[in-house]
Amino acid sequence: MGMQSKSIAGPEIHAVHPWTTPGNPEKPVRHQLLSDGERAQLAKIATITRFNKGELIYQEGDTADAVFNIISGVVTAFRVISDAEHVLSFLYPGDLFGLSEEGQYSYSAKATTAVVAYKMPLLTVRRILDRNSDLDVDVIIKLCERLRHAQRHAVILAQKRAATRLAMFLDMQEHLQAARGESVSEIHLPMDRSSIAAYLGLTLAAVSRAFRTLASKKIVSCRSLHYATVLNRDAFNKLADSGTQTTKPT
Amino acid sequence: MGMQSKSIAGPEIHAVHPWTTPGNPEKPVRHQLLSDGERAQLAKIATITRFNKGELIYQEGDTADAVFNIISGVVTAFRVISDAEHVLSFLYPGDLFGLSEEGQYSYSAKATTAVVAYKMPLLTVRRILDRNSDLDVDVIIKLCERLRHAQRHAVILAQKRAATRLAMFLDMQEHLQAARGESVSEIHLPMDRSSIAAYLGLTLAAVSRAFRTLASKKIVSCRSLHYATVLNRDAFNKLADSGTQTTKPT
DNA sequence: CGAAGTTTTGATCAAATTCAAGAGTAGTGG
DNA sequence: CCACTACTCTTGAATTTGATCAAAACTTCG
Repeated sequence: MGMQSKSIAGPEIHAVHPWTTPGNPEKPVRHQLLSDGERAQLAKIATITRFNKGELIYQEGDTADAVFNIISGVVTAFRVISDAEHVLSFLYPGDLFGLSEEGQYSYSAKATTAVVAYKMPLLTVRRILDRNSDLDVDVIIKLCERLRHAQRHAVILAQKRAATRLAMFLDMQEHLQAARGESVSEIHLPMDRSSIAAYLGLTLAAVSRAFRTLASKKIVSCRSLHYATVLNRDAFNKLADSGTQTTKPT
Repeated sequence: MGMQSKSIAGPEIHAVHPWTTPGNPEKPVRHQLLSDGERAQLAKIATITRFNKGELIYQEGDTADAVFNIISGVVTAFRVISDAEHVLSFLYPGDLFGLSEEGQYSYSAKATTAVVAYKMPLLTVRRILDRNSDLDVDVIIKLCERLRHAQRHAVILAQKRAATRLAMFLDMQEHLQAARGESVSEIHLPMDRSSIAAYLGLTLAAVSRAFRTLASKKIVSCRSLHYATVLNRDAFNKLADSGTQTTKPT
C-alpha cells in the first residue's frame, strides 16, 4: 500500500501547497515537501516503528518526546471526554503528528490499521528546525493544511442532520483519496463505524442509520463495511457540497 | 481597549508557547512572539486599517493578498454553507489571520466589534518568511495554537447537549480572557447570540434556552447580553471540563 | 465451525429544530 | 430627552431527529 519510488529513504511530508500564485487557481495538488537533503537529515535521527491494528501510539498527557511521520497505514487522533471518545482526525501516509504539542501530548493516537511510521525525537527535530529555514516553511505549509482540515471538521460537526454529516465525511474522504493519487471509483473507509461516529459526533446507531438513509435514497451504496460508492452525484453534492471550493463565475 | 506599552510600534503576535521544557509542566503563559527587530521589519510593510462593527473584512473566495494582525477589537471568521453561517473562530488582539490560505481566502472574516488591524501584503510577508528563520518559528508556534483551538472547537461541537456546548464555550472564553491578562471576574462576550449559535452549531433559540438552563440551575448568571458570571464553579466545571488539561497526579 | 466483537435494526424517550409571536435593546430623529 | 422603529433575543407549541437501551444479524478470526 505504499508506493514510494524515491531514490532516498526517509520521512516524507505530503501537503497541498497553500501558496499558489494568485491568478492561478488551479486545482490543488499534493506535493512532497521535503528535499532529498532534508529527508536524509531527518532519516539520520528517525527510527522505523511498527504498530498493530488497534495499538495505542501515545496517550493524552504523556510527555511529548517524539514526532511521528506515517509511512503506511492509518492513525486515529482522539480525546476521551467523560468516557466518550472524540476523534479529532484520521492521519494518512505523509502526515506528521505529535509536533504541535505543549510539553505533553494534547490528544491520544492509535493505529487504526497496521501502521509503519518514522519516529523522531522531538528535541532533535526542534534543533534542526531552528537551523533550517526551508524546513520551517514546509512545516508551516503542513500546519496550514492541518488547520484547514480541522476547520472543515468543525463545519461538518456543525451540521444538524446525521445524513448530511456522513455525506460531508464521505466527500472529504474521497477528496483526500484523490489528493493521495489513489483511485476514486470507490471510497475507502479503513476505520470502523464507531470511529466514524466518534469523528462525526454521533452515536454508532446514528451512523448506521445515516448509511441506510443514503443507501435507501440510492445516493450511496456500500459494497462492504469499508467501501462505499456514490450512485447519485447530484444528490450527493447537494448534501455534501460545502467544503468544496465554490467555482464561482466572473 | 488597547494597552500597548511597548517601545516600538508594529505587529504583535501573542501565543502560548507550545514547546515547554519537558518536566516543567507549568501553566501555559501567553507570550509576545516577535522581537523588536521583527516587529519593526513588519511595521515597514504594514498599514493600519479600521473596520466598523459588522463590516466585512474579506470574503471567502476573494484572492488572498493580505495578512491581518489585530490591534484591537474582535473578528469573526466564518463560512456560509447553504444559507447557514458557521463561525470557525473568534479572533482577538495579537491574533494573525489570512495566512493559511490557498490563493483564495478559505473563509470570510468580519468585524464583530469596531476593529483596528495591521494589514500586510501576503507576498511581502512570505518573502520575509523565506529569509528569516526566527519568524518562521513564531509563525509555527502561532499555527500550533490555532490548530489546538480548532481541535477544541471540534470537541465542543461533538457534545450532544446544548447546555454542555455553551458551558464549554464560556469556559474557553474565560481561559482566553485570562491568557490575555484581562480580569476574569466576568466573562465578556463581545459577539451576539446568533454568532455564538453559529459557533456552537446550534440555533439561536437553542442558545437562548441553554443560557436559561444554566441560569435556572444557578450555574451562570448574565448581567447583560454581553457579560456572564459563573456562580457555581463545581457544577460549571462538571459540564465544561474537557478542554482543560487534566491535572493528573503523579 | 464457533465465539467474540461489530453492526444493524427496533421501540421508546428526550432534546433540539422549526415556526411564530411576544419582550427587550439599541439606535434615530423629532 | 423621549418616542418610534428596527433589530435582536426570548419564549411557546408542535414536529422532527437523534439518543438510549436492547435484541438480532452479520463479520471476523482463531
